[in-house]
Amino acid sequence: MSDPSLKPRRRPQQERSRLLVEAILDAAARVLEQHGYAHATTNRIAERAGVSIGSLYQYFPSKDAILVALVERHLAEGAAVVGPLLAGLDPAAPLERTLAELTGAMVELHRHEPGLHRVLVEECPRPPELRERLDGIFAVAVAAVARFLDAHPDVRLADVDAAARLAVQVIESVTHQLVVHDDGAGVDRLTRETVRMLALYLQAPAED
Amino acid sequence: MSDPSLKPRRRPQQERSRLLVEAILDAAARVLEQHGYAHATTNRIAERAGVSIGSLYQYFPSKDAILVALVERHLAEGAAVVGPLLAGLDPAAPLERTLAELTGAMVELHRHEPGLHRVLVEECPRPPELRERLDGIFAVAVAAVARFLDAHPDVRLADVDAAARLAVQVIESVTHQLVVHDDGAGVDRLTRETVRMLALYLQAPAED
Amino acid sequence: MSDPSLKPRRRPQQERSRLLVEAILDAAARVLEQHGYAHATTNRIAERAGVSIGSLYQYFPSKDAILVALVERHLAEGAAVVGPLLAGLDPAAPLERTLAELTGAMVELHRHEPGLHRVLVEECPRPPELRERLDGIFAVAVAAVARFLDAHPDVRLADVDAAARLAVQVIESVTHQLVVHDDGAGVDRLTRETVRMLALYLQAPAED
Amino acid sequence: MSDPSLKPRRRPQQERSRLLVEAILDAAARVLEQHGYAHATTNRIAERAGVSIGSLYQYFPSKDAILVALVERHLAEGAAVVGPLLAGLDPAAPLERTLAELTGAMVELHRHEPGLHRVLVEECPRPPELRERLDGIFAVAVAAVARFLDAHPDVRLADVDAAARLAVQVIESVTHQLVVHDDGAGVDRLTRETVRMLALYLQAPAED
DNA sequence: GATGAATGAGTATTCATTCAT
DNA sequence: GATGAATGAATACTCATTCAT
Repeated sequence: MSDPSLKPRRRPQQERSRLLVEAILDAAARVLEQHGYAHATTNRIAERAGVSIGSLYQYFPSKDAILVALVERHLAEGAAVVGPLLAGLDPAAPLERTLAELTGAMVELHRHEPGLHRVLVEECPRPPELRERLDGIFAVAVAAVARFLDAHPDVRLADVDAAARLAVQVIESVTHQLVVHDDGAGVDRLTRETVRMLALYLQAPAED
Repeated sequence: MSDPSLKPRRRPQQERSRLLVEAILDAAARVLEQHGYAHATTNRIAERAGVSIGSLYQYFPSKDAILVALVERHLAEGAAVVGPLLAGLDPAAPLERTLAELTGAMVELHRHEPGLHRVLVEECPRPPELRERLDGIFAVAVAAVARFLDAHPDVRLADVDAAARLAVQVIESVTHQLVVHDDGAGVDRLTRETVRMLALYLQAPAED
Repeated sequence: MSDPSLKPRRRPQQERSRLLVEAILDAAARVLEQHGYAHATTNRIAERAGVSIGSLYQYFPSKDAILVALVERHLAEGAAVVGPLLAGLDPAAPLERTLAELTGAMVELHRHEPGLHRVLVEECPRPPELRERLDGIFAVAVAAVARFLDAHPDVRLADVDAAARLAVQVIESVTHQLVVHDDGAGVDRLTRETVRMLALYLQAPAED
Repeated sequence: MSDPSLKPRRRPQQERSRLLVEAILDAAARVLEQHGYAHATTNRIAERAGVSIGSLYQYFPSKDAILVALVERHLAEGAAVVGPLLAGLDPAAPLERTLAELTGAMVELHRHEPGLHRVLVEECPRPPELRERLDGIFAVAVAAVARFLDAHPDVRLADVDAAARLAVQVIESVTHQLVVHDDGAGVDRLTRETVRMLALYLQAPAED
């Protein structure tokens, strides 16, 4: 029951098409960054991509479909980096190092194109479909972290699920916040403190 | 040099006017919640408020001015609750209790109108003015918390400023996240864990 | 279950509005006549009506809605002329005179704006709604004529219903044909012959 | 001075080409029937024909050229059936039988693909060229019928030309009407009555 | 000849904002 | 002050047609 006007029109299977789609998404990213969602017109995006407006609509049935695809691409990039990390979470490794890796990866992921991310996060309409997608990813990450914590010898938490959820959310929120308030200097300091905080919390002796 | 088109046109000094402004803001809240920012038209808001579009523009010079006023109202509510708490932070009080109070107050604040807050947080363009305003409030809160931590006997942090910033941000982000993903049951659990995490972190022995 | 995008948006109850709607319909008629359906753009119609495009859309939700309204107006004019005639069909009156009156009225009705009628008849999409409306009018006319024939002393037809249907259709088709092929000269001659033909047919002695 | 963009681009002399043209016309017929003229896009027609849009334009220089060709095909079918009938009109034959043959042939011709004919008759723009073509055919038919009536012993009309024109038009209009309002049962009855009416009219004693 | 990706002029429609009443 | 009809710039999107492969 997903809105067909948000799905890409044709799977770009040929190399040529894939390049076109990429060009459109790149252009969309830059136009969004510059003009904000409201003034990011489809014609402007097409022009920026060096593509006719007609071609744009050959691949995307609507403006919002471009947006969704852009977010999807961002998510895919994220999955490519964080996915393996989550899959390879090793309970034998020191907790703090693992946390540092996860957090570092996330921060790295958002360091490029902070302006775009701001627009994506703050201004773009989120069709329910996209919202579910985001929630799904969140849930997957929480599950992986929970499993990891469960198996980790240094972790003695009463409520592992809540802890996992909190950890994932803290990492995500700190990451986004850093993007938006990119006062440069603070990034490393804040990243380090975040990791320390999570490590302390997750390794704390169980409450009695 | 603040944009005049974002300020309410007249201080509603007369009772009647104040009611009108409230009615418009209430209507805007409900329309935003239902239709999202992009489809929240001024005409719809006026209609919902039982006010002519002309009257609406008597009080608000632009659509975004309504948005800003709505956020301001939310901030004012927050300031009324959290402001005194921040002003009265007592280094003699147990750290965890203080954190619980702050977090609890924030959660309480967002429990009403979660749908509205989602739109406000996720979809609404933030005019620079509003962004500064939000940043300002954030800075004030961070400063107050930093002062509190500095004076608190149980706190032995190397980087109090970073810690304060992290603490404030975690509270804010958890709060908003809870609002957006209101799966009811988890709220209390997650709130408690958040407080515990912060307490552990802030009271941790200094690194050497 | 009628398509809302084809109905006028607001009943023009105030004099001012009625004039506006009339102006738009007049403009639409002239633009259709000049440019044909395909090139009759809403902007052109609005401009011709001396009205902003926004105002046009305040009264008509879509281009086709204007078209439908135009046809409706034509039908209303027709009803105003032919309706009383049908209602007042007098079986005591000479058959041929009655037929002449009906045919004459129809011809008269189409003599103005033949160009418009050509476009309306030949080029315009007919939403099912409009088609039903036309069929309904046709049926009403047939019923009235059938009643008239039934009661007329000079009529001795075996199949009055078929005859009525044929008569109405012949009058309508001749009328439209005359409009389209307006070679001027022929109109009166053809009208007269049509009446004669129908009179002969309807008054013919019954078949045995 | 006929518009070159309305003529088929190449006489399909090769078998393969002729099949392609036929396939396109068949597809056009079905698409027109389903979607109406306005929404019958060339791409849809090509797709339905199992032909690339490029190939379609190899045979037809424009969308309207397809339409014209489609009507031409219909006219050719008609000419094949009605042409011989008109050519062989025999003044020695009973008038009513001749009329029945003509009418019957026309009805038969339109019984297939009524939906297509509706669109063709009601919604399709008629380029001047096509209009002339239709008028020409009409004129030829009228001339043949006039000659026939002139020579027929039972016909004593004062204005044979007007009568011929009326007769041809009545047959054509009844035919089309029957197609559009195909309530099945009525077809035969109405056909018979039409023939009877025309016979009575054409054989009527001259007015003095 | 066939293909179908690419083109881009052209159009319907929306919605923030104004202003005559 | 209140009203809501009028405004029109701005924009998403279509579809007949071309042309490189």
